[in-house]
Amino acid sequence: MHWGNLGGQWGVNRSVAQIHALLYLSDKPLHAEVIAETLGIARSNVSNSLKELTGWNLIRRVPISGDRRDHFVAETDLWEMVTRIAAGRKEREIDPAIAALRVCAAQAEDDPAVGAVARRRLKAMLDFTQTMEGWYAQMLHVPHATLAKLIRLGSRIVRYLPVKPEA
Amino acid sequence: MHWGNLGGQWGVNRSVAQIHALLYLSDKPLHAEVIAETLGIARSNVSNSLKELTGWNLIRRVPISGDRRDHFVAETDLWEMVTRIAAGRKEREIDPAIAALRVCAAQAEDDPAVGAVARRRLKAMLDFTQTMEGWYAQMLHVPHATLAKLIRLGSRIVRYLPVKPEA
DNA sequence: CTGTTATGTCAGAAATAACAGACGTTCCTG
DNA sequence: CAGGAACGTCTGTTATTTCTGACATAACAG
Repeated sequence: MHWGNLGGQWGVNRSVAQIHALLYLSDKPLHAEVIAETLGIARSNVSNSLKELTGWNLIRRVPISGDRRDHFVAETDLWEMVTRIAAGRKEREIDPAIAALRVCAAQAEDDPAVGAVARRRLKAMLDFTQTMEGWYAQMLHVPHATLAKLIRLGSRIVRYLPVKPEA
Repeated sequence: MHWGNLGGQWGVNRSVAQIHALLYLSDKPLHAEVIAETLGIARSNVSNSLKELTGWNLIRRVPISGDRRDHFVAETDLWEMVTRIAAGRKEREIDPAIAALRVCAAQAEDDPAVGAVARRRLKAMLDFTQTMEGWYAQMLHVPHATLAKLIRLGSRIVRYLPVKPEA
């Protein structure tokens, strides 16, 4: 239930988040009808939600021999889970946003009606976003175990920095 | 406009995001009425949105001498901006979620009706979340300039780590 | 081929969120 | 103290999202 509500605040609808939570906690693959009655929502809703979760790569179909129904399991590795969510959000939202920002910044460059300050801020935003995007792209290729170590290091990471790297 | 739409997908309503964008690009403090007519929305809506943005610490009131109206400016340092957004989201959403998760995990511990797998997964989720929370808390105290260096390093950071840090 | 079971699709109902306009309050001015 | 200006709040309306139930399609069994 909590997972469902939380989802709502992040632009994921409640049913989708609830189904995800249910599958995450389930020790065996579930099919649509069981999910629908467990959560008390319509099967059609489950069907659509499962499709969305599949689109995010957070669940996958598993065949159960002797049962025609589609069964689903959730990815249970949490690092993998956040990686996939991040990948989805980036692709659907961040990338188009950067593209739009690039267009804005370029147009502002030529438009005398746009003040110097606005131009500068657009540029700053674009630079920042692109820096973050680059960081993300690189971190994506770091193995999860290494990432976990980095995270656990916390701010002690700073100690290992070369002194004043490239000023 | 783009900023506004993007906001919608992240649980921030359009007006709020649009006003934020407008203030971010403006070179001078603006008051409610100017914002309302610029964006074509009702002043009451602007009033509420300004309150919300203030609650997130993304804008602040600045007094203009000889003018009774409240004028607002946005935080323009992008590092500061993301820090504040992160702080707000954590406080309002992540912290309650962790609290709920803790309760769930604790109850599951004593409840024989909860399977071993579900118990284990709840525990894993809680551990993961707490690890991330700890990391966030530490990173919060790292100066922006240092953070920026870390980000620009990207995955090259791995090179500087002591080999196999604490296994 | 026919009946059965599962899944997908769609239109409209229900719920929720966003918004505008009216009203009330406060604060300032003369 | 009266008048005016800015701001906040509240209520009803509009728009959007979410969800459901009915129907359509596909896969399979006998």
